[in-house]
Order: sequence, then structure tokens, then C-alpha cells
Amino acid sequence: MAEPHTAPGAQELLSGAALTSFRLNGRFLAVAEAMARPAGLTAARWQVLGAVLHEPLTVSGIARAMGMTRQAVQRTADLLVGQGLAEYRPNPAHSRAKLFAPTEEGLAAVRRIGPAHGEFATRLADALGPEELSRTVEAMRRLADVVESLEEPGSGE
Amino acid sequence: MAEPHTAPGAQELLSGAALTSFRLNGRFLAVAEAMARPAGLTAARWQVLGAVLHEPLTVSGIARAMGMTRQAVQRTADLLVGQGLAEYRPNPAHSRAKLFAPTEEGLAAVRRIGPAHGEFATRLADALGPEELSRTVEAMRRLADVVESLEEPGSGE
DNA sequence: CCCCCATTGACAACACGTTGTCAATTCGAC
DNA sequence: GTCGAATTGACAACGTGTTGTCAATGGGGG
Repeated sequence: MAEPHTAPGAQELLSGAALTSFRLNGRFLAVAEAMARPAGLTAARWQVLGAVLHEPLTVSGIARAMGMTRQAVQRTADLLVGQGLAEYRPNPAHSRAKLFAPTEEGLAAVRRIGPAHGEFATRLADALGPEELSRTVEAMRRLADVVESLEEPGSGE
Repeated sequence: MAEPHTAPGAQELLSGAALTSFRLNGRFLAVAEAMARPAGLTAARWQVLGAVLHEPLTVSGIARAMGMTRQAVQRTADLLVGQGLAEYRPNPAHSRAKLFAPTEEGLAAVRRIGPAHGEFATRLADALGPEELSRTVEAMRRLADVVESLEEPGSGE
């Protein structure tokens, strides 16, 4: 009963998953960009700043948490510091890997997005149903985990 | 019983959805890039070429089908033509909007990806279960549709 | 204590998606 | 048939993610 190889439909399923992921990414990116702009942020900067709202992290720590490359986070973080929205604090545990943390101005910028964020979240939950939204996120998380575990484990950077 | 405004948790749900979408996008992108490279393609070029495997389309038609901007597709399409993997054919219905179609070489490049594509698809379906994979894609599609319908409908380009 | 090696930051080159703008073409209203 | 709006292609500027490379730091084995 075991399929010998590539079951028919599996490729189409993978292609569909990837294409849908690309489309969804584009949509969320557009929405985030639109919400972040009035606060003087971009989607990427909001994302990076959002990662350290509760506790400062090193740049590579943020990269690991977000599943992005260290360099991408580094550049965005440097820009945020240049904007005065974040700062590097000395790291007692590592002189080279400084701690990245938002400034008061940075926190204010993130707070300014709150209302639009909440309004869109409400409309989304209304339109799709909070349970389905929650279930979808969970399913996407499982999918991401599996894909992550499948890309030859040891090819990082 | 109707929540007056922004139910607590809705914002976190939206943030989680967006962050997971970003992560998933990154994973699929990395996998696609790795599969496309040996065939002389990139993820984006594979995607555009894949859109016209069955029938030629205009550049803006591809953009609509993929949910991308016209200009992004245009540049990738021009690069593919420059690579000799696709060509513009005269469009009897529109002298300006030429028809974008793969060349024989372009078809060969896409075919060359087939094995790796099938192998990964099989491993993914094995690991997650074909039904769950299918269900997840469907849920993501619904989510993308809803988000699309929510970003003020009339702000296109 | 010293050396190897993983981690980390810095910098550069490249691919790609987005917005913005302009001219050419097409199509529908009149 | 003509005019105006919409579509389309071209081009440029920008933000962002990626890979690749290098030097500095830190930790663990000898």
C-alpha cells in the first residue's frame, strides 16, 4: 500500500502551498506596511522592534527568533538605531554581541500603530471567525516546522 | 454579546498570523531557491515561468494571477527573455500587451526541477500527512482571500 | 595556558517586490 | 468619430532578504 515514490498530486499540493504562502505573505506585508508607515516605521522595522518590546535581545538572537538571517536583522536594527527608535546596550555576557532595545521614542512609535492594528484584527476575526483564524495559524505553524525540519538540517547559513 | 471593539487576543492572533506567514514564506522561498538554482532559475523566475506552462499570458495577466504587481512580473519576465528561457509573442488581441510564453529551453529548465520537486513533495506529504497538508493550504487560501477583501477594496496600485 | 572553532558583527554584491511616474495603447461613452 | 478613462509597458528609486567574506570575540579541549 505504500506509495513507491512521489504520489500523484503531491507536487501540485506543494506548489499550491508555496504559491499560497507567497500570496499570503504579500498581503500581510502590504497591510503591515500600510499600518506602520504613519508611525514612521516599515513592516520590517516594526517586526524587528516588536521582537524586543518585552526584553532586549542580541541581533543574532532576534534573527533566530524570527527565522531570518543575522545580516538582514543587523541592517534593519542599525537603521532603527540611526532613526533613534532603538539603541545598543552593553551586554555583560558578551562584549561584542550588544543588546538591542527600543528607546522611549521607539516604544511610542509602536504604540501609535496599536489602534489600526486592533481595528484590522477585529475585522479579520469578524470575517473569518476567531476559531478558524486561530486554527489556521496553528496549522501554518505546524507546516513551517515541518518544512524547516525537512530542509537538510545542517545547511543553516 | 457583540464585542464592542477589538476583542482581547485579536491583535495577538493577527500578529501571530503575520509572523507565521513571514516565516513560512522564508522557508518555502529557501526551498524553492535551492531547487531552482541547479536548473539556472531562481524562485521568482520559476514562479513566473510556471504561470505560463499551459498557456501564454500577458505580463499583467500573470501579475493578477499571482497577486503581485505588474512591474515585478515585468522585470522578471524581461530577465527570462534575456536568458532565452521565454519569449514575447505578438498578441492578436492587443498590440501593446504581448503574450509571454516559455521557449523550449525554458520548458526544459522547469522539467529539470521536477525530480527534486517531487522528492520534497513526497517527504512533506509523508511528514505532515497529505490530508492535513491539503487542509492547511485550503485554510491559507481562505485567509488570503479574507485579508485581500479587507485591505480597503479600491486601493489597488 | 593555548589553540581551534563556533558565534557574532561588518561590509559588499545581488535578486526581488514595491511605489511612483510617464508615454503608448485600448476601449467605452458620447 | 472623438474624447477621456483605464490598461499596459518602461524606467527609476527604495527597502529588504540572501549569500559570501572577513575580522573580532568567546568557549572548550588539548
